[in-house]
Amino acid sequence: MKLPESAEWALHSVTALAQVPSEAVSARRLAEHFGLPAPYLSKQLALLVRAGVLSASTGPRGGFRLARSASSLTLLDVVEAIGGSADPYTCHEIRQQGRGAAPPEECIEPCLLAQKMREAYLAWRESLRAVVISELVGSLSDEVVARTRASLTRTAG
Amino acid sequence: MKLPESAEWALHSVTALAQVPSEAVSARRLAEHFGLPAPYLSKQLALLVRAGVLSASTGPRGGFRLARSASSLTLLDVVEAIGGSADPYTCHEIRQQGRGAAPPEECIEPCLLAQKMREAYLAWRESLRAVVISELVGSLSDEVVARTRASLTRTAG
DNA sequence: GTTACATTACTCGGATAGTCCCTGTCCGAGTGTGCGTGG
DNA sequence: CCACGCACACTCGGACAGGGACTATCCGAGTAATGTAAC
Repeated sequence: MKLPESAEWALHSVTALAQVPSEAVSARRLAEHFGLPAPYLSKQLALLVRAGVLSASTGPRGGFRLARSASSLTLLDVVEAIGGSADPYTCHEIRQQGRGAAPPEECIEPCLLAQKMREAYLAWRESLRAVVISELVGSLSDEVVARTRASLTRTAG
Repeated sequence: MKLPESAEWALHSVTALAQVPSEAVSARRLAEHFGLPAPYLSKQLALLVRAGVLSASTGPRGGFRLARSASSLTLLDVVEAIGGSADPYTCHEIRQQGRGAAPPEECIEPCLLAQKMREAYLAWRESLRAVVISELVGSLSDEVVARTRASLTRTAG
């Protein structure tokens, strides 16, 4: 089980944008801030826009900013936007295949294994949903926030 | 985030073997029972042996059986054996890279994002650890268990 | 009847190709800004 | 001084190759049961 590395980029980008609510930040500037390849980061940010986490604006002084308040965004929103939201376990109903196939009337409700795996997945989701971006940013020291703003703000390029 | 399809095979195989404690079941017979490709299933069963979940015996009347009692095996043991145990989120310390790099003295403890993602992962693990194989098998109807035994037992091939 | 042994058939385990998703890259369409010009 | 229009430079969004993991497959080494033959 593996989450794409871009999930880390998306999470850091969102928390960084939450520290700069005044102006939009371009993908290129974010990439320079984190030392990441700009074009691929753009693709991930586009996914966040499509999911309603970020809003994009084109042209000069354009870029990305939070589409909603940081207090209404959770880690789950970001992970879902990247595509890591699918249940890692998918039941292929192999109990209905092969020599030991179960008759369909026994398979009305999902098999126990799928149920238990899904419960674990839901526990993971709820744990992520409990973390709000604003709380995360609020626990950062002023020094860290100041450095982030200095690196991302257009005037201090 | 995706768990390999072989995880499903491993989980079903372990629960099936837990229903046939009397004799060893070969990979070929398990594959026929579930309608799966036998060679690849063998590879997954070998992983379970290496992890100490199953024990293998060669030669005629050989095959696989549980290495420990079904009451001491959990879903987490099986998933770990397949290789789905790694934390899906890996922190690459991008906070120390790029223009906004944080000085090393600020990075003694892992970043908040990695901590929160790890907490969610641990919640997932604990949810899987709480499911014991023997309980799962015990909740099956006698009819289902009888069919499984009939399909896997050597005498009724 | 018992025992030792060679045969035999069956088992697992590791080494070998094919396919899909993630990573990384590029270029084109669209737009808000800023400046120059005219009134 | 102000309004207007234009050129510009900057932005995002989608289309195009490369690599690694999962899926699928094959064959060889090893072993326990078994039938046989000798004692």
